[in-house]
Amino acid sequence: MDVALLRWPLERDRREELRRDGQPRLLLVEGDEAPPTVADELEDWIRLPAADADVQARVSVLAGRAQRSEPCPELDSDGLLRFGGRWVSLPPVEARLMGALLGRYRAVVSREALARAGWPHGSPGRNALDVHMLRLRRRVAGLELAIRTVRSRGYLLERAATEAASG
Amino acid sequence: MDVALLRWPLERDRREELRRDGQPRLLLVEGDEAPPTVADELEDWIRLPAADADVQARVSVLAGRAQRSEPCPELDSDGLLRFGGRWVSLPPVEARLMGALLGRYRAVVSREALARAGWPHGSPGRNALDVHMLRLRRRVAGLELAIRTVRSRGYLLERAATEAASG
DNA sequence: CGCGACCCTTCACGGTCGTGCAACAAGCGG
DNA sequence: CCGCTTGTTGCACGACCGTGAAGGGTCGCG
Repeated sequence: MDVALLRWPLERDRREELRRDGQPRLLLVEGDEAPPTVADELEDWIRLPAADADVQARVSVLAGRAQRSEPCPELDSDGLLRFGGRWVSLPPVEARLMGALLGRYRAVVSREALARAGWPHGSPGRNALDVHMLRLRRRVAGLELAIRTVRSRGYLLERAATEAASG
Repeated sequence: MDVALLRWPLERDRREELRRDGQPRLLLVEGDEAPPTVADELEDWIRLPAADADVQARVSVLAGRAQRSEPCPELDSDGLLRFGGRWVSLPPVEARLMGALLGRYRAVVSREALARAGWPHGSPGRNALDVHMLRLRRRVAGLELAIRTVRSRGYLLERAATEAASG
């Protein structure tokens, strides 16, 4: 993932936008402006003028963190779903559904696949899946995760912040 | 926790020592030295000469991170549970239960495991564990620790402050 | 355009079962 | 006697999970 370079405080809005999207960013602080408060671990800043090597050093640290901090949420064997330092406990059916979603994180999982994952020994009525997806949705919202519907195709799991320009 | 300031590359050895101890540290890079490779998230650097405000900004970010990386409570052989400078005394059964919880700090411990830990020679009736967990809960609340229920799976111990999106 | 078929979301309900909690009783030491 | 620890009972509450039904989009067809 690329590290965004932007001028501070000129591009204040863009910084906010990048932060919401979880993008790593290096703020180039102009002249004698006060240094910004670092919003999260994917943000850093450097005062201009600065040597290229110095900028590169900070960029590569941010890139490394972004690489590491990206990985998908984790579901442990006790049904705890952990993400971003927080966690929720998932009841059995929802834990199995989440397992299927995590197996294809950020890609579409069909209803059939979800039904097989949730009820290995034959699924109940058709509505059961819908209702469980609703409940799962509400649970993972607290972790800033979102389950998106892909009409007539299935569902996918991703970070809540990123707003897909979907279709 | 204080953030250590040290000169780079002059105090190279001290930096290594601090890193091993998990102490936060800010490297002050002299003249035209190459910026160091950041060892972990508790390390940062700034090129001299630098404004006081700039140094302060980086120091406070490091201090914040250090605050967030947390220690684990300790239970000594006399049944004293220590955490965050305070302590409580635990009666025998509850001390054994706490031992099991500490063995898997922040992860789920099943009811069966707790029962075995609390009553090595066979457990009493069905509700004894529930009631003891209740009493343990109230004792450790004073240390800002919380025992969370994970329905149908067990219990886990964590800091009370961290508001998991729990359920 | 209206109409219906589909797909999906959301709510409300009831059955079942795990857990929280107050209260009580027994044992033990000071 | 009092206070602390421990075990027990009984009930209330809420989580979990399936079901039915209302409602809103979207699509194709006449």
